[in-house]
Amino acid sequence: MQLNAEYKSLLEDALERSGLRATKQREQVFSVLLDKRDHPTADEIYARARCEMPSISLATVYNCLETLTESGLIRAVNFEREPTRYCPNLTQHAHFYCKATGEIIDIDLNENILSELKAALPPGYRAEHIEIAINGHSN
Amino acid sequence: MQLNAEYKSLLEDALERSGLRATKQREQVFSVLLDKRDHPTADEIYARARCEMPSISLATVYNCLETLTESGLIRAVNFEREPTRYCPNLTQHAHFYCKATGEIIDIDLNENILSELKAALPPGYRAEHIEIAINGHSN
DNA sequence: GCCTTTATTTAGAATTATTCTTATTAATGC
DNA sequence: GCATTAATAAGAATAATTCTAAATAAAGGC
Repeated sequence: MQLNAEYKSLLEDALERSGLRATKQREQVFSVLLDKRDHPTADEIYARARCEMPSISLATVYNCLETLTESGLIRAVNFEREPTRYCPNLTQHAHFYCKATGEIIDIDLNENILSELKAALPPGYRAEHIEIAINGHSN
Repeated sequence: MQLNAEYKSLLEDALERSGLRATKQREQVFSVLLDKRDHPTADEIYARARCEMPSISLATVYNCLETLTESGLIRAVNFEREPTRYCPNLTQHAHFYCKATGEIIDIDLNENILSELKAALPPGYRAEHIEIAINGHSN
């Protein structure tokens, strides 16, 4: 758990804004996500967090992931019916899932694509969140 | 189960191409999806199918949905961790989910948006399927 | 710094959509 | 029409996630 000062205050500020406390467990989970940005599942995050904090429970990992998501610090990513994955990349991006390797990469999106999507909505419909999941192969 | 001739042969041809049989249950499930295009869940499809075919089982509904999806006749739609929903609209489209009403509508996409998305992938990455889920509110 | 209040964590039970298993039933090809 | 093979039915099993209740830890007032 070597959360650098920048991320530590990012975490504290965001939690405080939501009226939540900055706890060691929330710090640990956030740190796991920042350390290796490979879109881990709750189980994988639990395994990694336990290396440094053996007493943390799976339920707490789920709780932390929920509060971090609600505070806008991380993002939950779903692929079909697979376990939810998490990423700390908050820029608007899509996800590419390689069927062969299981690798998941972030695809940066320019503002143009997003506004075209919003423009495709019928009048009176306002987009709040756009999830784009692309799957295929890489070589 | 009043599957018109056009859809009946569409179903039979698609199943035959996949080496599968056209059964009453598969016809029934397909018909339920065509009758009311409101993106029902497996449970809802089960309830509707039972009105006309009381002996159908939930497991069969799941099996039929899987074979219809694999045969390319219907599409599975996922919103976050919610139960999978199904739709018979095979044109490339996104889904809009209204948080207030739960309503789900299809958003037609022009080829332009899709090719821009494909162009955003790094070299060597090929898109096979693109899922776009937009949520927000309507008024 | 200590005490109270309130939030958070823990551990394990509960939930729920979905899949699996096995016996039964129904299509298909001859 | 009969044998073969696929599909269905019913219920058990699975797995990710959520819930529950008791224990613990932060935060603010004194």
